[in-house]
Amino acid sequence: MHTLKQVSDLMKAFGHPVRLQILYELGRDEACVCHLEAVTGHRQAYISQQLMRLREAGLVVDRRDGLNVFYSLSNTSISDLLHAAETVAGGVNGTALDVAVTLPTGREVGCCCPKCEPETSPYLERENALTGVCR
Amino acid sequence: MHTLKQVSDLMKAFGHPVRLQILYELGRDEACVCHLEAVTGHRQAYISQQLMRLREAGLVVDRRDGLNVFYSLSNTSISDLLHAAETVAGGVNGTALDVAVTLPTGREVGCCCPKCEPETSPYLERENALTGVCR
DNA sequence: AATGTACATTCAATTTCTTGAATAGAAGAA
DNA sequence: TTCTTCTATTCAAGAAATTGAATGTACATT
Repeated sequence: MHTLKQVSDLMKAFGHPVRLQILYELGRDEACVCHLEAVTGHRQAYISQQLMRLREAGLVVDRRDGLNVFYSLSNTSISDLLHAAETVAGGVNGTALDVAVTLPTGREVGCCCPKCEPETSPYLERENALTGVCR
Repeated sequence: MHTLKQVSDLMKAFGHPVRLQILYELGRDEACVCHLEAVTGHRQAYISQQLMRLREAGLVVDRRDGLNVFYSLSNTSISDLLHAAETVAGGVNGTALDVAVTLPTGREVGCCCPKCEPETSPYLERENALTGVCR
């Protein structure tokens, strides 16, 4: 009776499309906030809000590196849960593998963090910025 | 972007302790409403409300047998998802196997449906009613 | 110290979820 | 048909989640 609430609280954290997208992205590699900003197309404060929820649920951990804060999944079993959810969703509505196709599959979007653009300093001009997210 | 909403809607259906308990119970065997009433300790209308949500999410299917309506999981992969969720919840808060222990493990609670008490008709007196749920 | 960059937090308005109460519907027995 | 049993639905009030806007904080450069 106690753990039912624990599990349901966990599932609630997954029950949001943007949070799901963040978790999928982090399932591929750790990412800074500005990267998630670029990938999801949402404003920074909004992403930070969702990351706060994911942090409170214990699903992500953060690590600061200079100006950037890099987030990653707290546990590899989280990706297993996501995969199981896709299977159920596929079975429920019949579009079995459509989930994996539509979900983010490659890092075609990038930001100006040292991870995405290791050669540029934040204080140099960057005419090759991919998204314009970084200021 | 479309399927992210599908998966998150699915997870929302799991994000409720009573709905989770119902799904766990149905994971062991199909059950009528009055049985779920007995197991969860909630009123009939409340259980029907949660079953409606689960039905809309495509997680359960129903089958009428006389006065009783028996619900069951629409797919076996749903139990896999529940198990994956337990694993994540266990990893998150460190009480790994506590979930499975606390969750309903045996049918010590029964109701008056023909499945729980095959020998009694609904219209015969039943001094051996287990829970008093059935009227 | 002053400024700029990346990120976090708070607040409030809106929307959605939850849940108790009442009622309605379906099917069997008499 | 009438009554009983089991289940479904509707409604409304309260609780919680969502999200835009504004602001606050940490760190780096100069």
